[in-house]
This record gives sequence, C-alpha cells and structure tokens, in this order.
Amino acid sequence: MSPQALKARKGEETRAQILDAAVQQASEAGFESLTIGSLAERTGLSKSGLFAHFGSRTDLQVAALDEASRRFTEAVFLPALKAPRGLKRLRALFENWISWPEHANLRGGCPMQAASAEYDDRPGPMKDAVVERQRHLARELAKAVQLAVASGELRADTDARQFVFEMFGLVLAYYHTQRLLGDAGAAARAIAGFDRLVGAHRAPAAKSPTRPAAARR
Amino acid sequence: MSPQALKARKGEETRAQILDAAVQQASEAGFESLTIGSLAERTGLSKSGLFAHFGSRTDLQVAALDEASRRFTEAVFLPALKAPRGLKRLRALFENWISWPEHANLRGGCPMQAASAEYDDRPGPMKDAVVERQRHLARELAKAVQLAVASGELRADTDARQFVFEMFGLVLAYYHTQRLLGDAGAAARAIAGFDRLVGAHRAPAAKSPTRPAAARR
DNA sequence: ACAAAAAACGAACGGTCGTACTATTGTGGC
DNA sequence: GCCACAATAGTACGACCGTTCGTTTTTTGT
Repeated sequence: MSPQALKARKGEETRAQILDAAVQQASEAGFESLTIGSLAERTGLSKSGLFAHFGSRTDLQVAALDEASRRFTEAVFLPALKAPRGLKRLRALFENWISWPEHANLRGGCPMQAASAEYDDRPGPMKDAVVERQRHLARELAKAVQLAVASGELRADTDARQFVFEMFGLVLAYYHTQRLLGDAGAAARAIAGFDRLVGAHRAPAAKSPTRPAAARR
Repeated sequence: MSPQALKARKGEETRAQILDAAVQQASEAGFESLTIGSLAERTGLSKSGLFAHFGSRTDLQVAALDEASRRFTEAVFLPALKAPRGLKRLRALFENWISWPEHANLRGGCPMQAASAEYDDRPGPMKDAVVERQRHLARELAKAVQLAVASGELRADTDARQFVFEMFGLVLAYYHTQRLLGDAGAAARAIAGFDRLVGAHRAPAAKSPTRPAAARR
C-alpha cells in the first residue's frame, strides 16, 4: 500500500529492522550478545516470530555481520572513491575508517572490530565470515597504497602490506584509547601517527606521477 | 603435609587451580565465557564447590583478571627491568609484550586485550578493573619512553604519550593479524614498525646521556 | 471481496545459567 | 585419635537460552 513498497514483501522490511537492532546491539555488546529473546524484545516481536526470519541463531549472527560489513563499505569506501587516487584517497579512507562508527550512530564502536576480537579463537561460520571480510579490507587498503605509489606520492620501494599493517595499528589504538580509556585526544594521536607514517614513505617532491622514481639504494 | 604446604591451607591451592583454568579459558574465549558450570567441569569440582571460592560470578571474573594482570607484569615488565634503561629496555618491553601469550602458554592470545575489547562498553566492576590496569600499563610505558629520552637516545622533544599510542597500535595490529588472519609474518611487521617508530625519534648520535640536547627547532 | 500465502504469535521442550540452602567429606592443631 | 572447622558435594530454585509446533493474524494477488 505504501508508495514505495512495490517489492518489499513486508517480511523483508521487518527483517531489515531486526538487523538494524542487531547491528546496534552488536556494536555495544558484541555479536555473542545477540540472543533471540533480547532482540525480540528490542523489536517488539515475539521470539518465535523473530526466529522464523533466520532459522537459527547462528544465521542471524552471520546476517548481522553481513549488514555491518555492508554499512562499513558504504561509510568508509564509497565516499573515499570521490577523492582522487593517491594520498588524498588514502587519507580519506583512514579518516572515514576512524570516524564511521559515530557517523553510523553506532555508539558501541566498530562492530567489525568487535567481531574480530570475539571470533579470532572460535572456529565456525562467524570466524570464517570475519576473516573473509578482514582479508578483503586489507587487500583493498593495499590497493589504495599502491595507487599512491603509482601516483608518485609514495616512494616506489614502499611495502604496501607493511603500510597497511601500521594503518591498522593506528586505527586499533584509536578505538582502544577512545572507547576504553575515554581519551578525547585519541583522534589527534591517530592522525599524527598517520602523518608520520606517510611522511616516512613520502617520495621526494617530484611532479611526474606516472613514472615512479627508480628505487634509490 | 607436602613440604611446601605450610600456609597454603589447601583451599588456596584449589583456588589457584581454578584461576589457572579461568585465565586459560579467558584467553581463548573471553572473560564472559567464564561460567560456573564450565569451569567446574574443567577443574573437576562441583558447581557449588567452585562457587564457594568466590561468592559470585563477577568476583570470579575479577579474580581471573587480576591473575592475568599479575602474569602480564611477571612476563613483560619484570624481565625487561634487567635490560639497561633506555632504548634497550623499551625494546625488551615491546618484544615481551608481543610474545608473552605464547610464553605463558595462553593459546588464545593476551587476556588483557580480550578484556579490553569485551568491557569497553559495559560499565561495571570488570570495566573498572580493566581501565585501571590499562592506564597503569600506559603510564609505565610512558616512563620507559622518558628514560630513553633522558638517556639521550630519543630526541628531547619526543611526545611520550604519542610514542606509547603508536606502540600500542603495533601490538594490537600484531595480535589482530597474527591471531585472526594467521599471518606468520606479523611479528616481523610489528618489529619493523617499532624500528621505524624508534628511528623517527632517535636523537642524532651523541654519547652524553645525562644532558639532553636542546630541542632544536 | 475472497482465497492463498506469508508473517507473527503463544505455549512448551530440554538445557544451562547463577545462586541459595543443607549435608557430607576432608584437613589441621592438639 | 579427636574435634573444630574448612572445603566440597548435593539439591533445588527461578530465569533465560535456542528451537519446535500448531494456531492465528495480516498481507498479497486477483
């Protein structure tokens, strides 16, 4: 009846609401806290009514992780694609990565990070899903670093995976310091760290982007 | 009767065994996984028998966290005190920090890190305890950085807290990469990052330790 | 408007959770 | 060897867990 409800067969709409509540809760208390009962109460559904949408609790957790991952891409990667390739885009990725939980109204912090900590030692469908997403993230970030090398902004001998490793560290330290210790200066520290990281790999000023300077050693 | 059991009134011995199992399990599955039942089965005690040692589940969790923290200090800080103050000690701290879960036979990774991720959003006695330990850790590390400044190995304008923030990041990235992704090269990446971090703050070669070079800007 | 299909409900199951009680066993000092 | 007490076991409780099943309500296509 509603104008836009041409294909959303009502069930999907409810499912989306459930997943919204689930991502919210996972952000605050982790994916292991996603129980049928608590989520049913949160959404106003009955336990059995909610359960029917997923078939099992594990499937619900995986669906919530997928939704969180989708939002991560939407909030971090898509906007960064508007920035020109190279350092500008890399910096946009870093800043979006740090700030996306706030912008996505996830008061409990990045759910992907929560999932990583929860399942790094628990084999199963959830760990598999988490690992796959994190590998994908690392690959995409490495690509962005390579683009900054190709554009001549970073030195040709830059180790992209090492660079990504250290970026990861800065983000994790930010989450840790900001959320656990409540340190308001954490964002500035993370940015400063990123600046230093970039500075250590910056190519000596040269305007020609396509032809990377020969590795000088 | 046993020679050394002069004061360990048997109950304390049992309690120690329980906490050993608890720390082990917390390392693998987090402190929220510490249930009376599972721990009772693991130790061969009855639920009520185990329960009597702590009075409540929360007290058990806090006791397990204390024990984990004690072992952390024992494995990371105490050995590092044997190294001479300055860069040597700082590097020892970093390397011990990274490798202590293995050395302490904690196959599930650093329990302090697990606790940080679990309780950063759940107010209560556990969060209070975790925050206090992490603040303490950050303070002690900052002191070690300051000693390296005082010895003239690091530049006088080194921001100790920023340095610690980035050290933290490298350790977190190591745990993340090593445990979740199973990347065997993670340790090398972490060390490389630390080297770069030190290199960025290293004072220009000068042998006089006590008199820090005037900040040159 | 009506029938078919989808969605949500309500009650019940076996299990585990933390915790409170009482009873039984084991240990340590004399 | 005995006694006081510490340590452990046993049992029971209410609450919540994931899941199943049969029923009822709501939505959808015509």
